[in-house]
Amino acid sequence: MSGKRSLIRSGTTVDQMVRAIGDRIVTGYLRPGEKLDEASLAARFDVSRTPVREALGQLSAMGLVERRPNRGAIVAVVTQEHLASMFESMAELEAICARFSAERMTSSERRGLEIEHQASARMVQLGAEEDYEYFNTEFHSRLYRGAHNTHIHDLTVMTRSRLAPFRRAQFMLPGRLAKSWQEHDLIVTAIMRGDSVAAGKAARDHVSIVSEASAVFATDDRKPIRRDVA
Amino acid sequence: MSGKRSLIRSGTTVDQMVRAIGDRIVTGYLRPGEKLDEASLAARFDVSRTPVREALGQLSAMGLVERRPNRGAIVAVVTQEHLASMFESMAELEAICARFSAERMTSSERRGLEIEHQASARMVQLGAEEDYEYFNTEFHSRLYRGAHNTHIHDLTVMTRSRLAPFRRAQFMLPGRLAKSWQEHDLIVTAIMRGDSVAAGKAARDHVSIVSEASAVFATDDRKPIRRDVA
DNA sequence: AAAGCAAAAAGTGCATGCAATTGCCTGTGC
DNA sequence: GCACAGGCAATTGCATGCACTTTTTGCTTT
Repeated sequence: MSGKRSLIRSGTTVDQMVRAIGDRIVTGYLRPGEKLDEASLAARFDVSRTPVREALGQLSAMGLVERRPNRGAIVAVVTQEHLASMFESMAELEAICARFSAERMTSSERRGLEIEHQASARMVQLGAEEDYEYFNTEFHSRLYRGAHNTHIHDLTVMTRSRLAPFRRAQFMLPGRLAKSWQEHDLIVTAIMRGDSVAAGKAARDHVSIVSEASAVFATDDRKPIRRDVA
Repeated sequence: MSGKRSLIRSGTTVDQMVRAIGDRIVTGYLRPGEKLDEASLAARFDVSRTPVREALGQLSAMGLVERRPNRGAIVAVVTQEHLASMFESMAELEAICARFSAERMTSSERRGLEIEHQASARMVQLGAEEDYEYFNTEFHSRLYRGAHNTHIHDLTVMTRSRLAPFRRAQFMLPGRLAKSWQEHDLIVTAIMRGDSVAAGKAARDHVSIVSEASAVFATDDRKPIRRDVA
């Protein structure tokens, strides 16, 4: 390789590219529909086209990019319908995680969830959206891990990343923070009681509400597609 | 490219390789743990190493192969624990599909399911395992499609392929055919009634039973790993 | 001026080559 | 006889080059 690939994490070059490009898609820095030019990406990250190509292939297998033979790759475009199907799936997956968590979390996991959840209440009072988002992510991760099922965990995390670009703006909605916390509270309470049915239902409702909030932004996001690569 | 890559389906070479290698893994022709040598695979399919590498990358992203940097790729080895988690996930996913199917299938989809299901009864009488397996696959596919949720459909199909190597031998168990049919019957009946709760439960139970049957073979499969590539 | 066509430009797909890493094998010291 | 170091063969990882496909551009024709 010619230069140094600074500031990116370790692993093989291909792995780094998968993460680098994947992050930019998930965080919305690369917009759905945006063209992913192999040469430009290679130049941008100072590697040859080969690892870029492999990375695009893997991202395509993950559903983050779309590849038309001989016609290049673009950031995956999701239709309203597919978006809805992903949110619905997400609700079901979270419901499963919550249900299993209520049944299977160890007492230390339960304690951790409760503590973290209470800590996040402070972020709500402060209206610290950025910080709350951190706690929110952590909260859901705990739920996924608490299900003690690696495959469900993987499916859920995967679906969540694909939805990420459409969920980011949700906390801009006024009062969303407090509402989210209350919904989390329902889930936590049910899990602490070991009430799997209630936990599942609360988690499903939680996602459904997020879904509705996000749908607004999904439609709005349709307009701007162009932007410099990476 | 040097020669002709006969009898494989169309698409780019990489796609063909993904399917070719993926099929061999899913059908159990390549066993978990088996080493996937890039050069050998390239020679076997008469292509260069590049498309093989890309294919392995994608299969790795799908979870069908494992890749250790600089140490080559092997067919993904699943632990008993992970296998159990996949079966459990499968049960939940099928339950969701059945539940949604009960609520959403069009009348023509319901009719199709019923007809196909009745047709498969004949295979049971004849003890035609191969043929029944075809109907079985078709039955489940109808369930996944009937959910009218593309993402759940994708997740389910994906999970099902990863489980395929462990499910193949199940119908060898005596009386399994008839039992499977009866379980299908419960699902169909519930769907025809539009009883989503019953459909979900029946589907979950169905997978659980298959899971138990397969677990036996999973452990037995542990011994032989070596076999000629492709 | 619009439509059609052809040639060029751009970009993807694959093959090949070389550097780098790993695992094995041999040889030496204890 | 065993452990470890060094070197060698095998294999992976990446870069580069060329062929083929698609898209664009500029000209011709109506």
